[in-house]
Amino acid sequence: MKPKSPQFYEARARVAKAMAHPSRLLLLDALQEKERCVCELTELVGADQSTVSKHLAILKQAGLVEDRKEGVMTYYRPKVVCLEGFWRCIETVLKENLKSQSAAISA
Amino acid sequence: MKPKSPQFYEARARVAKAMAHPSRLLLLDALQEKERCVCELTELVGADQSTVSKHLAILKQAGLVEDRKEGVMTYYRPKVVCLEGFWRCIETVLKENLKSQSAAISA
DNA sequence: CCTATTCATGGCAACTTTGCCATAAAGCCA
DNA sequence: TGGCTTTATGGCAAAGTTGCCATGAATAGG
Repeated sequence: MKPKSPQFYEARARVAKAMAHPSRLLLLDALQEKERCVCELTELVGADQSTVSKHLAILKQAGLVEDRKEGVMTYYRPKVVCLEGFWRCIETVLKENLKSQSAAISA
Repeated sequence: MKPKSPQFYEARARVAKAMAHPSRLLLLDALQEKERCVCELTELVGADQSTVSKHLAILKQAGLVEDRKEGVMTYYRPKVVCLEGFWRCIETVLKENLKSQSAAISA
């Protein structure tokens, strides 16, 4: 393995950290489908508007979403197509882990 | 979008959190190549052995790696193949973001 | 203009994560 | 057995994250 700089892994960690919260994963999932305003996303998440606004700022800062202002509204949309496939892969693997575990228990 | 339970996103967040640290990303990257013992990984990361051991426990708990004891050594190896492709995709997108940003600045 | 709506930000307390130290458990070998 | 190596765990202080409140800025509509 070619050794990579600490900065390299810090850059990756910034992206992973942005994903490391249930509400932000819900936001990413909701945006996958279509562009939405903060008011709609606030409704969806069920937290304070200021909390959701901060979550969105974190996702934007990580480069995972982008925004567009229209009058008094801000619409957010995904900027990255990597997430769906990643989670599909992760969930397949974790499900198989569970299966072989429970097989091992009942054996 | 079919609404998903909080538990669904918490499960995803557990995986994302495990990835959300530069040292753990370095560990995952090093293991991608081949199985390694804790002593070698400790060397690589350059932190205290107990710190590395805890990082590895977090990765194992998330289902991203598994371990195998051989005498006094513990060898860790990846359990998931989703990471390389995911990071390649993320890095491509972020690099393009940078490019269009600097184009916008110089324009 | 005044008010309502939408969104972002500062502040702060509660909680979580991190990393080192000390220490313990377990295998190896003389 | 005794000492050495390898790994895991408890403890704790420092640092980071989270969420709500209060508030501010900007637009839209009477």
